[in-house]
This record gives sequence, structure tokens and C-alpha cells, in this order.
Amino acid sequence: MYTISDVAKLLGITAHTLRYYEKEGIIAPIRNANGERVYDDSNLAWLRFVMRLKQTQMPISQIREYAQLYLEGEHTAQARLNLLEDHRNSVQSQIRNLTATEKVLADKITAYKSFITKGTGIN
Amino acid sequence: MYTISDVAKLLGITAHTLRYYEKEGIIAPIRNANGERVYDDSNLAWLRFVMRLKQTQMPISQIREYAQLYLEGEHTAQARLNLLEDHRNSVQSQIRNLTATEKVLADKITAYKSFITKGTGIN
DNA sequence: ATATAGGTTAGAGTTTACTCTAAGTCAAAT
DNA sequence: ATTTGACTTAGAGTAAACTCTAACCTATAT
Repeated sequence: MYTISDVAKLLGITAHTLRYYEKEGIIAPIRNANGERVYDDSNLAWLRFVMRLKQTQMPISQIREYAQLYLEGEHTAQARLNLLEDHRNSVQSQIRNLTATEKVLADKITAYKSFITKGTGIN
Repeated sequence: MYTISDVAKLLGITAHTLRYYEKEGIIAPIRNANGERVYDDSNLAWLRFVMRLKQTQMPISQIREYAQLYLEGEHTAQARLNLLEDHRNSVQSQIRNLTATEKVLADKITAYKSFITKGTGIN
């Protein structure tokens, strides 16, 4: 069991952001007798997955959609699978994009280095 | 020589966005007698590179910084190289991130498929 | 007893990157 | 001559994702 600031520290985000995610329907931790949020390990695992989705450019609206489908039960499994497959395609396309740009950058970096040491033309 | 809407079409963005990039100090096309923007091939090549940087999450502020260094002349070559190397590192880290997430998604997708056809547990 | 360190809410403010509007200019087509 | 289409500017508006503030509550340490 974790407090909001425990979770914030573990995920490297702020408590403000966690409350915002809750307001956006991404997570719903239980409350203790004092009205304070209590996160368990399954909440933490879900939030870690959310962080992955965010780092790979899935918008909050789509993460919420997935979370809501999960709450609606097993009959939404196909819809969730579709969402995951769409995102996987997006991830693969981002990788292609980044790989191509990495090559362009590598070439430019080589050209700059040779310009700086030898005075060759820049592109 | 290209008009603003030629360039917009070629890059798949709007003329509004091109004017915004100009306001942000990312590009400075010349004007014709009529005060209209005229883009040449070097402008186009630069904008295509800008699109790459954007697609790989470089913020406008950093793209502007690179553009301004370029305008300041050859003595900024080292500073530009540093910027490019920093961004290359960011691109490489994004690729690692996306690759790891792709694996997580692949596993989840497999689990969902097996749940949908055979009724096995979901993660 | 009270100060401190945390938690709560509703809601306002900020940043980034556009996106659009209004009012106007200008050249070519009808 | 006037309509049409494409351009110009300054500046307002929008969407996403936070980020912060104010006012308040509550358990623990001094």
C-alpha cells in the first residue's frame, strides 16, 4: 500500500499529476478512513504501463478509453485488443521514423566533425 | 521557387503553420516585390530537416536555437554539433524506449488473442 | 497545546504548438 | 469594373497536459 507521494516518487511524477490522471479517468485508487488515496501493487503496475504508453505518445484520451474498457469487463476484450494493436502499429512507425532520423543525424554529425577539425564544407 | 501554399502542400502542413515557424525564428524566406514569401530549395531542405526534428520530439525552442546558431555563422559549428549530438542521444533513447514498449505490447496482444479465442487469463 | 508535514478539493493558470479570424492588398479572369 | 483567389498582418482562440493556489483537514512530534 502506497500514499500518493510514494507513488509519485516511484514513478518520477508529481502528486498533482496523479490527481490529474484520476480526474481524467485513468486510475481510481481506493480511499482510507481519512479520505486519502491508497494505491496498491495493481494500481502501481497499471500506472507503470500508463507511463510506457505516455512515453510512446499515446494521448491521455486514448489511455482513458483503454482504462474505461477494462472497467467495463471481459466483453470489451476485443476492443482493447484493437486499441493495443493500433498503438503497436504507431510504435513501429515511430521506430522507423526515429531510425531514419538517427542516420541523418549521424551523417550531419560526421560532416560537422570533419568541418571543425579539417575545415570541410557543412551540409 | 515556391509560394507558401506550395511549401505547405509539399510538407503536409498549413500555410498558417509556416508563418508561425517564421515568427518563431525557424525560417526566414525572402519576399517578392509584392511582399509575399518566396521559398527556395535550400529553404525546403531546411524545412524537411525541421520536420524530422519535430517528428523526433525536438521542441520548437531547440530547433530555433539551432537555426539561430546557423545564422550566426561558422564560429557556431561546435555549438551546433553539441545540439545535434544531444538530440541524437535523445533519439537513441527514444528508440530503446519504443523497442521495449513494443515487446510489452506484443506480449499483451498475444495474451488478449489467446483470451479471446480460448478464454485464458488476461494481464 | 500547537506546529509541522502531509493529505484533501475546486478551480485557476501555464506552456507548447498550433489554428483561426479580421481586415486589408494585389493580380488575373470574367 | 468587379469578382475571385491567394497572399499579407496583428492578434485572438484552442487543445493537451500539466502545474499551481487557496482553503481546509488530520495525524504525529515537541
